[in-house]
Amino acid sequence: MSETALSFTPEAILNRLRGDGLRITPGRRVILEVLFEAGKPLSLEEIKDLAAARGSRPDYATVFRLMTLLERLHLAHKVNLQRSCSYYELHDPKKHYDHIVCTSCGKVVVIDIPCPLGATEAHIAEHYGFGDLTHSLEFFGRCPECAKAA
Amino acid sequence: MSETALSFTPEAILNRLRGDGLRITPGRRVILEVLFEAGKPLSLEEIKDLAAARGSRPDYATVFRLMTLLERLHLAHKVNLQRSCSYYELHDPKKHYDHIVCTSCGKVVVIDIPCPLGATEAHIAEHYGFGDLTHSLEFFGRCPECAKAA
DNA sequence: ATACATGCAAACATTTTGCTTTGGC
DNA sequence: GCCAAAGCAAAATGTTTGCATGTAT
Repeated sequence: MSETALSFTPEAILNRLRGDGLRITPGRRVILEVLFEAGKPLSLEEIKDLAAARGSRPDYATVFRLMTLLERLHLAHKVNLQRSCSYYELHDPKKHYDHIVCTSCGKVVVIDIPCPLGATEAHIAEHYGFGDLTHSLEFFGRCPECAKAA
Repeated sequence: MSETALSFTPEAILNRLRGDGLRITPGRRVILEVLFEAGKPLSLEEIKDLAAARGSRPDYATVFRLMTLLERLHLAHKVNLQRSCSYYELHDPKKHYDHIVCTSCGKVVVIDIPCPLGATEAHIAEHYGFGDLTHSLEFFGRCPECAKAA
């Protein structure tokens, strides 16, 4: 498990880019580190600011283009947090990404559970005829801290 | 049960608004009919156009404000179809709304199955401490027609 | 040297607001 | 008549693109 986890690192992603004839730059390395260490979805603005805190100063468009590129390569994806902008996180093809969002403080937690929708996807394939299914699943509720405060 | 199903109609929603001191207008009635009969999520633009096709000509802002109002009253909600704008549908509190989106032609189907996430929500409450859970679930795949065409 | 990556600014799309007029009650 | 709703226009927000310059390979 830890070996699998370690194979999907910023360096590994950079190497994958190089394999496609794309380039490794210091700015890209920082952005990937930021995403990797955050462990939760980040907005383009947040990525930019966190990179800045590490001494890189990527333009917003640069962050946008890198995330768009990673998305196209299936190395990252957008997450719908029902806010006014998009959030992104790295996407290890071996992992499953569902989220819980606190409706009170906005905290986001990535849920680490086996996907509970296998049977449902089979049902959909059979009854609705849709194939090649993926899904996007977000839970919204009140986190323990906010529950206590209220 | 059929009474229950029929209780969530455009007229019923309008009456609910009146109960809150808000007003029933011909334009609102048309928009609600459009949403009710579509039976799938619509963008603000689509709502506006479909209303126009019925002789009403609501301003975009009018549609926006009505949908925002309905959202606040929990009579409608936004759906994330992973597109550049928001989609809305009426929300009968007695029903469950999950969706399948065709990644090829964009067709959207509302899935009519019992929610498969009850056990998961219990698990989340227990292991992550989040309460008052709701969720948003969309499936993406290829519809039968697009599969045939390919 | 050759592309790809970046920064900057501008264009775009969508959402949201302010204000005046209209119209439901 | 009072106050909410609608229409219109402008502002605000977030996303995307064009182009000149910088830089990895």
